[in-house]
Amino acid sequence: MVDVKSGANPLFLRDEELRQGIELLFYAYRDFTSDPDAVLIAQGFGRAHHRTIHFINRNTGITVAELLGILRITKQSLSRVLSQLIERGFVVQRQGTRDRRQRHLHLTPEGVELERKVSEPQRARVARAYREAGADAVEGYRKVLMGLINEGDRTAILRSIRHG
Amino acid sequence: MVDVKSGANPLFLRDEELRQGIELLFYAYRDFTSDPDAVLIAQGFGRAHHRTIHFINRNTGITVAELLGILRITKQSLSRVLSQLIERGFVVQRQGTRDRRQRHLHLTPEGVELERKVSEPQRARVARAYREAGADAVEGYRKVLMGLINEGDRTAILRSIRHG
DNA sequence: ATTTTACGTCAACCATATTGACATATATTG
DNA sequence: CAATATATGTCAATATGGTTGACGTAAAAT
Repeated sequence: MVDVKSGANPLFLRDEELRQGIELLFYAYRDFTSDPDAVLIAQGFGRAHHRTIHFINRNTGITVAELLGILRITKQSLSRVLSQLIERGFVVQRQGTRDRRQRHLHLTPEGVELERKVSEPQRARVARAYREAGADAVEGYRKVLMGLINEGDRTAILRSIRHG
Repeated sequence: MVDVKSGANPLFLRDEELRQGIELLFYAYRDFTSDPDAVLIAQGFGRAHHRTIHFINRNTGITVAELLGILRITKQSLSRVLSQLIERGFVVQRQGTRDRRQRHLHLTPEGVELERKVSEPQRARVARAYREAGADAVEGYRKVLMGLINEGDRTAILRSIRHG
C-alpha cells in the first residue's frame, strides 16, 4: 500500500511509516477538535468546557478526582471551567453518600443538551469516516489507538467504554 | 466485537460506537503528546516548538505560509516560536530564489538532532502500537484517520506523506 | 486523637493562541 | 510604469487554559 522507498533501507521505511502514523494523528486531531468550536464560542465556552461535559456525560456521577485523572490537569485548572459550568446551570454536584467528601458530577438536562449540540459535528465526522473506511478498518483504528494509550490506563478505558 | 446493548436500540448503539471512537482519539492523543514533554521542557521549549520542527523536518524548505496552513495558527503565533528556534540555531531561513519574498525553512544539523531526540519516544510508542495491532489494523487506522481529516486537505497530506 | 484524603480557593505566572494595525519588500497586473 | 496584491515581519492588547505553591475545611481512615 504505502510502499515508499521500499527495497532500499528497511530502517528508513520503518521510520517513515512511524512518522506517517504520527502525522495522521496530528491532522485528524486538529480537524476533529475544530468541529465544536463554533457552537462553543457562541456559548462563551472553550474546548476545556467541551471535554469536561463530555466526560461527565460519559461517566455520570464521576467524582472530581476521577475527572482530574482523565483530563490530566490540575484541580485549579479544572476549577475554573467547572465552576463556570455549574454557575450557568449545565452541571450539578451531589455530595457522596458513602463518602461525603466526594462531589459527584452530573449534567443537568441543559448540560446534556449542550453536550449533544456541541459534539454533534464531531460525531458526524467520525460517522462519515467510519462509513467510508468500513468495519474492518474501524476495528483496526480502535486497536491501534488503544495500543497508543498508556498501558496502565487501558483497562479502565475499556471498562468505561463498555458501559459508557 | 464491541457489542454494547446490541439488539435494543440501533440508534443508541450507533451513537455509543461513535462516542467510543471520539474518546479513543482523545486518550491516544493525550498520551501521545505527553511523550516529548520531558525532552522539550529540558530544552526550554514547548509543544509548539516540537510541531514546528517536526513539520520543517518533514517538509524541508517549506515556506512560512505553508507552515501556517498546516499548523492552523496565525503568523503572530508562529513568529514567537520560530524566532526562538532560529535564534537558538535549530532553524534557518533562506530567501526564495524564484520568489524572493518567501522564506524557506530548514533545520540545521542541530535542529535535525533535536527533532529526532524529541520525537523518539513518540515513534517508539507508535512502533509498539503497530507491532501489537498488526499490519491489517495499521491499515485500518490509517484509513479512518485519513477519513477524519478535512476532505480538502487529504490529497495534500497524502502527497506530503508519500515522499515525506 | 491524629493523620490522611477530597475538595476548594487565592494568587502569581506561563505558554500559546487570538485580533488588529501597520511596515517592507517583492511580485503581479492593468 | 503605476497601482495593487502578496509574503513576511512586528508591535500591542487580550484570551484561554494550563502550571506551581500555599492554605483551609470537612470527612474518612488509622
